[in-house]
Amino acid sequence: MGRAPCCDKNGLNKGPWTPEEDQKLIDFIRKHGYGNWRNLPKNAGLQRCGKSCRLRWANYLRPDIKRGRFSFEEEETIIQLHSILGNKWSAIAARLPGRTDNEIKNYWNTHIKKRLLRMGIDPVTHSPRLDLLDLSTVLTSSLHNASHFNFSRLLGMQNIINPDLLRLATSILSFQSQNQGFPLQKNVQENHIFNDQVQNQMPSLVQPCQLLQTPIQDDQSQLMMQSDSENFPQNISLNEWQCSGFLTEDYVPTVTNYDYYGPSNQPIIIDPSPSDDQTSTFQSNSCNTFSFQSILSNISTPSSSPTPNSTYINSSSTSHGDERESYGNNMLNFDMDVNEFMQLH
DNA sequence: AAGCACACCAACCGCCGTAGT
DNA sequence: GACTACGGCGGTTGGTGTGCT
Repeated sequence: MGRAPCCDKNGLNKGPWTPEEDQKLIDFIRKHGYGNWRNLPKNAGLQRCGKSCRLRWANYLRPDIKRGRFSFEEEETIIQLHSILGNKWSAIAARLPGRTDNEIKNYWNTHIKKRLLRMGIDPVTHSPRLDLLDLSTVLTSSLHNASHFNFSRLLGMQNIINPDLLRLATSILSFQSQNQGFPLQKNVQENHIFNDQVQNQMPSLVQPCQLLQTPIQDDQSQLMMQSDSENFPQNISLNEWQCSGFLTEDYVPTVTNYDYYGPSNQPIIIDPSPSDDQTSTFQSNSCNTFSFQSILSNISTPSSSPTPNSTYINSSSTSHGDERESYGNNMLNFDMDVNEFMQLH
């Protein structure tokens, strides 16, 4: 025999809360506190399920909830934490005072996720999306018949293709040629598995975020170097790809380099040239060198977002003229370049 | 003005780990 | 130990508002 049911769902209210219901819940919790959600509705005179009361309190009525737009700092923090924690909204919310997991989840799904996609960044892995160019298909087929793959043709497209993407593609290709069967990254878990494989196969490359001079010696990479030794890294390694720029400082959101708030008239892609900048402490989830200090500093930064609203608000504070949406627009330019590339070939 | 499409978000749904019976 | 509710969490839905044609 188990516990008695928490509530008889028959006859209970559902849907949006009324101001009267909110007031009852607030008054009751002010007097008695919360804790036993099962009995709370009955004691508070509410025709609601305890679960519904808990959600309403946690997501809306709590006095310490910060409402209004997410500040720039908050958004950066969310992106960084999501790259580490994934969809652990409660864990992310715990690091954003005044924000609820539901609010963060909604904001992620409606704003951040779309922006990352527009920028060609996979919102799950926080890595660049090769499928934008469908290069994965090109590269995969090339691996099966590498001798027929026209590198020079691909390299000749630098004026059309985003150079970062092209460089990433070539680096992947060079790695794949050394590690046949290596799957393109699909999700974080696979990435971890992949890292294990890398550590096993290339122990000299596992020092996080350290540029290692490991020459590529296979035919493909030699061909690549011959084709354009100036514009492409001659000793690109997976470690370099993951930790020193291709996936992190260039593409993955960082405090210092994730320049998607940049001037709208500037290219959104950041200069991919190798940087010795050691101030960027954030790395992808594949590199366990993330500094939480940056996040903590962000959290401690007072938000600039306004916090109006009453306790009963079903009206949206949405501003459809979100000027920050524009920072992904440059990616559209890139999309157009991709289309041109596809038409040409 | 009407109709449609899209964006936003509060609330619900279902699952899971924990704990009471 | 088995059963089952509770509390919490993440995913999804549906109502509402806004913009465009």
